[in-house]
Amino acid sequence: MTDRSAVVTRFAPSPTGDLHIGGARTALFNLLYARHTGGRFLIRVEDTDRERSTASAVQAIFDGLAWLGVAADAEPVFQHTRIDRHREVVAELLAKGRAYKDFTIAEELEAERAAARAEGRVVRSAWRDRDPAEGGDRPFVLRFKSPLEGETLVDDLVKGPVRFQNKELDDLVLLRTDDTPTYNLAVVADDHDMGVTHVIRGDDHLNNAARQTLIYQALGWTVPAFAHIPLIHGPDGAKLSKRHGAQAVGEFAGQGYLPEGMRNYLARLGWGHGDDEIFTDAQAAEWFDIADVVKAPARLDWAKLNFVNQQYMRHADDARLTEMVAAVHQSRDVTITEAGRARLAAAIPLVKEGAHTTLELADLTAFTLLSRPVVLDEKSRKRLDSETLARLGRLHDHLNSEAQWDAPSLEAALRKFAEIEGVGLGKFGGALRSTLSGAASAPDLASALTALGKAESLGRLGDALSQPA
RNA sequence: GGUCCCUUCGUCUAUCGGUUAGGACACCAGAUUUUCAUUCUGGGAAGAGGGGUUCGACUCCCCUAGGGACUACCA
Repeated sequence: MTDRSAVVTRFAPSPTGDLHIGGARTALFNLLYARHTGGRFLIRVEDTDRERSTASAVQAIFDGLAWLGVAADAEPVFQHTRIDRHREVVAELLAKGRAYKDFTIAEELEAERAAARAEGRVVRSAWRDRDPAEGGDRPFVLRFKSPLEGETLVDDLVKGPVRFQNKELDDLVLLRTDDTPTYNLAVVADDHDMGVTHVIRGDDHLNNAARQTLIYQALGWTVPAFAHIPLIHGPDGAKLSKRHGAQAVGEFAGQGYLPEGMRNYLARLGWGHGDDEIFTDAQAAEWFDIADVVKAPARLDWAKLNFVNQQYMRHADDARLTEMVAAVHQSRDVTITEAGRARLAAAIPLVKEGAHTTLELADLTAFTLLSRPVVLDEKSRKRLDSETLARLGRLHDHLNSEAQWDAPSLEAALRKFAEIEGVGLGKFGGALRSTLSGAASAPDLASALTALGKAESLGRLGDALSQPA
């Protein structure tokens, strides 16, 4: 016998496409609530529609969840494998007189739908009260026999008590003509059998909750607690779609966001804990409560996502970032030699403070992978007049005599050189930058020199000196 | 059309009848600075509208407006 008091949550995606961030956030909330209560978090793939469900979509969802770091406490359940159980439940409903065979043909149904809409009422099948024997051997669906009177209360943990007049609730199809179960029947049966205590899902299901509640009651089952969380909208307030930049978690990964940054950002969308903005997974689990979930839909804000991700970039392990950034460079067809990789690794800790994403970090470190001689753009070339070149020649010798090749020492060396020359750093700083990184962006000079190393730095500087003016 | 949900700065949110309505991102200004960035300081910025209830409403109730979901033999 399982412990009835323990919380069991679940994420139940339908495998018809990629994992959207809305779904990812729903999964995260389910996980956090399970962690918060010491309960269990399960995953169930809602694939009763065999036509629309694809293996690649199932994989895409699992990949998305894995990347985000949202793992279930048990092997995922595939809804289509439970079809016999679903039929059994429908048979029980039929035996109890809470379901009926509906022989209505498509045209009749359509006419009834039009009539119902015109009269402002819900669709009702004529077969609700007819003798099924009259249907003969024609094809039929099995519908739930919804009560015509009274009201059904969905005591939602997020929205509060929501009342539905039963006459507004139509008779759901439970079993299709081909004897396969529909979503509304399958969720109820599966959530019950899996011992789900808290159904946390998108609020597009709030209306279904009433009808599902009726099915639970007809079966004499305990109705789980419902928590319908608002959807995530695009920056313009409209439903999130392709034109907003990204919607699948895989796209965010591709745009250089860290999974931990994504988790933090997503957790703050529709939920808050006082003034806390950046927090650990452990803190999120400790603080997360459905009672604190916001009722209104939240908009995706790229600027804030960037900020949050930047915070995580700073604390991310340098070796890991080097790995990720190297992959970005490779995807941009930049060849990375062994020496180049070392320069890249050296540059990462020096520039990562200013990067919001690994893509930006790749931009900031691109100068380390330039091949010699560094190509100068027009603006850089103009800076190198004869006076400046002469000065850079003396700087080359000055740096060559530098024994300590680290940022503090180089910083001091550059200032010393400026002092010797009797000019400000600005007099040759820009020119030196050009010889080191061309048109590519680079960090402050001391850091750039440090990342490149003595040999490469002096080599690039020398290249510029020997280039025809 | 019907049913249901939602509505605090541009955005994410705090407030759970009594606050100069707080924080964060973004934005603007200034400081730092060899580019960009970082960092620091300061600033502007909100209770959709209208009725109630109350000594007192962002907070409770009603109406309106504006968004959204559902209304499939999809999930």
